[in-house]
Amino acid sequence: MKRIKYHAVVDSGLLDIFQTGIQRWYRQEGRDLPWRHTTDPYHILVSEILLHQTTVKTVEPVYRRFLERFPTVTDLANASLTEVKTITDPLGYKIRGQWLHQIAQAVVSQFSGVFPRTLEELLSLPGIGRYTAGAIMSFAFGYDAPILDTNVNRLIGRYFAIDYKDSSAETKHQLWSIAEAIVPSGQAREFNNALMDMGAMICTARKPKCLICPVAVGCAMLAEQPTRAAEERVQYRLRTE
DNA sequence: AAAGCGGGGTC
DNA sequence: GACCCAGCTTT
Repeated sequence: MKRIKYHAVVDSGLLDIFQTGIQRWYRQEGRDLPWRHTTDPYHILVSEILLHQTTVKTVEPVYRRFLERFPTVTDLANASLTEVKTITDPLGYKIRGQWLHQIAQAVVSQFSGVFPRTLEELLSLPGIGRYTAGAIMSFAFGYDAPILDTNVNRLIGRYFAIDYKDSSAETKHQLWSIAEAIVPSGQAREFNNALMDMGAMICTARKPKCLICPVAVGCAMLAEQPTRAAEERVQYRLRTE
């Protein structure tokens, strides 16, 4: 079965500015966060689920508490749902405690305690969508997998002149396609972290800090002719797979 | 495509 | 009071 899809081809000059600027900035200004000291997929999973629509500052203490109480995926699988929820419910979106519990039990029973290493398998687990699957693939396993969270969505949308608030399938596909196209080979772990820090610290939702932005020179938001910018920045070409 | 889930923070 | 936060599932 042959499927036809479009994939993004980004202007090489703009891509170089973007990748180089962001990586250099990240090595200097990037945040030091607890889940960046590990590549354990279980730890990455816990951090990502807790971070759904929840600020880093709020999650940090809960993340530490959670892993202190449930150090391994087996510990979590054997725990009671009630105790799990005691830790996670105060964050809101209370279904997340159940998701983590179910995922842990699935990893133990269906995957023999070995964390799945493919997007397809990860996506089959409750509470793991396209973003979280990409995060585990890149942060835990180091694969060249793209991510698109609210930070990256906004950053890429602004830089490449895409209406990132539009929820249509076409727009979402374009943004994912760009997120995939810009990952530097073999460097997804660092690059994806850099993208999120840029979105969280520079390209913020309100009052973005364009004056100190390392990629402002290439950004469509600051371009002189924004209406023409889009088609000159990214092309979409057919791909058969 | 849009609603629902949610506590906590900012402006 | 409106908007935002390392999203996902259901309708």
